[in-house]
Parts: sequence; structure tokens; C-alpha cells
Amino acid sequence: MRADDRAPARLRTMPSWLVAQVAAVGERLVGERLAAVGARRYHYRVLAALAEFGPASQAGVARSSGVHGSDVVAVVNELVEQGFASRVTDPDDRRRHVVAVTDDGVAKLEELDAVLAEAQDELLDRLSAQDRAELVRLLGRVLLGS
Amino acid sequence: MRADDRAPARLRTMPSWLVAQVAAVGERLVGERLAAVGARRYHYRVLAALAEFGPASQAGVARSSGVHGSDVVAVVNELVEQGFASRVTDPDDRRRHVVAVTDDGVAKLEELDAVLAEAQDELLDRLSAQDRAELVRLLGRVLLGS
DNA sequence: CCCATGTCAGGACTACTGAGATAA
DNA sequence: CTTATCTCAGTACTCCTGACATGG
Repeated sequence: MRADDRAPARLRTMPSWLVAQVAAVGERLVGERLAAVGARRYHYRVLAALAEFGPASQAGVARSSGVHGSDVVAVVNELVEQGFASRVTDPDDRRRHVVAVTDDGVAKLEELDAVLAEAQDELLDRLSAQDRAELVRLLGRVLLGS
Repeated sequence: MRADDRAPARLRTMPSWLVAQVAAVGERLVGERLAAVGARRYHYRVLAALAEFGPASQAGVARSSGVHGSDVVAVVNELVEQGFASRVTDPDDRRRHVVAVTDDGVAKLEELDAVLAEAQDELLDRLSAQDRAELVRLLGRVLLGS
């Protein structure tokens, strides 16, 4: 795919570069599989957040999904169009649009879960179960300090 | 920064997600530091490739740096403008523009190296030297299959 | 003719900024 | 008035596609 074989030596051992390379491979695998079922990562994140934290205002979705508020609008539009989410104005606070996942959305989320599990397996193909756990542990540790 | 604290559980343990998160942090750290000295990752990659593999046509730079050919044009334009690279038409093959790093470019590369080393340290702040090596090993292994 | 090279225009996805409208 | 919420327009960086001209 890319000319990683001949990457400058400075890069081949640089942690931020290695992580970025692996992330790029992962994002490609995940992106392709999601695209095959008509979704993007944004859709998955919003759907997952709605399923796990329940109905929420769009600002709430932004917080719980990590998707930027100004991007939530379009993603929710698309999810609503596809019947995976509903959006109604909150009668108690008419600024708010309460978004909720629909039954179809739950089913879609399960489909996406399965698709993503495949991608993880392909990404970590070369690692033993132990190494996979170790990788997850180390990455989690790096993220601790935000 | 981002609402990772409340990320859906499905994501918090998904390898591709964790890697992407770490990569994003790394890219931010690296990007900020490079921007502070007027550079982008593309500049570093091209400069590093030129310094390590010597003068090359732009197609060659694309191959050795991993930067897409259609982007090399602009990056080289910028490097030439800043005096970090030179570009001359190859008399033996007038399609080719031979690009080479200048002395100023070498000095710039050293500056960027220092700046990136800082970023690596900040990124891996929480890992022991042993864990850092282990992380690099695991990431390298994942990348083996391209 | 075909191929390599360089160039340019533009799209896609993610992340984010800023501004404006509306309602609390 | 100030703040929260939602929406839209637009930017940045990276990665990539397609098209085209030109030289080999």
C-alpha cells in the first residue's frame, strides 16, 4: 500500500509515527467495513453513545460520543433519515433536540459491532492473545494522562 | 480535551480505537511543535527522506517519504521557497526534477528532530523505558503485514 | 503508441473554529 | 443580559483520485 518499507529510519522507530501507521491501517480497515454497510465512524460513535447512555440532547451526544457538536448535527440528520435515530424537540427546554436510538438503530449497531470485530481481528492478526492484551494495556496507559 | 472519559464502553477497549486515540494525541503533540517552528509532518518526512536517501526525483521522493506524489509538488515548493531544498531539472531526463536538501535544510531537519524527540517524550510520559520498548515492538509487529 | 513524471483540481473523513439564531 | 443549544459555513491536514501535458 504505502512505501513504509523505505520510510526514513528516523520515522521507523518513532513511537508517534508507529502509532500513527497502525492507526491508519486500523482506520482503513474499519472505514472500509463500515462503508460497506453504509456507515462511517461518526455514525458508530453516535449510535453507540445513544445505546449506552440513553436518549440525550445533541450537546449531550457530543459529550458522550466525543463527536464535535458542530458535526453531531449532520450525523444525527443522517441517522434520522435512515431510521436509526429519532429526534424530537424537548417540551421542557425547547432549545433541545432529544435524540434517541430506534429499534432499527439498535439492530444496525449490532451489525456494526460485528463488522468492527472483524476489523480488529484483521488488524491484530500477527499478535498473540497475550500480546494483544499487552498492547491494549500500554495504549490505555498512554491515554491516562489525556 | 476530548470526552474520552465518557466514551462508549465498546470503544474504550477496541484496539483500533485506542490506537487511533493515542495517534491523535501524538499527532497533536507533533503537529503543534512542528507548527511552532513553521513546519508540518509532510515537510519533515520529505526532508528526512532527502537527507537519508540523497537527491531524488519527485517521484522518488514520493516513494521514499511515503508522501503522495500529488502532494510532493506543494511540499517541495514550500521547502524550496524556504531555502531548505533545491529543485533542478535533470539534464539526462528532462521530465525529472531532481530535489536535494540544502545545508539550511539539514540544519532545519536537526531542529525538527529535536522538536519531535520532545513530543515523543511527552506522549510516552507514563511508560517506563521497558514499556516504551514493548509498545514499539508490538506496533512494529502489527505493521509487519503492511 | 505507451509509460513515467510532474502538476493541478478536487474529494473524503475527521477535527475544529466562528458566527448566528433561538430559547432558557 | 447571559448562557446553552442547535445550525451552518468554512478551515486544516492527510490521503487519495482523476486528468492533463510533456518527455522518454
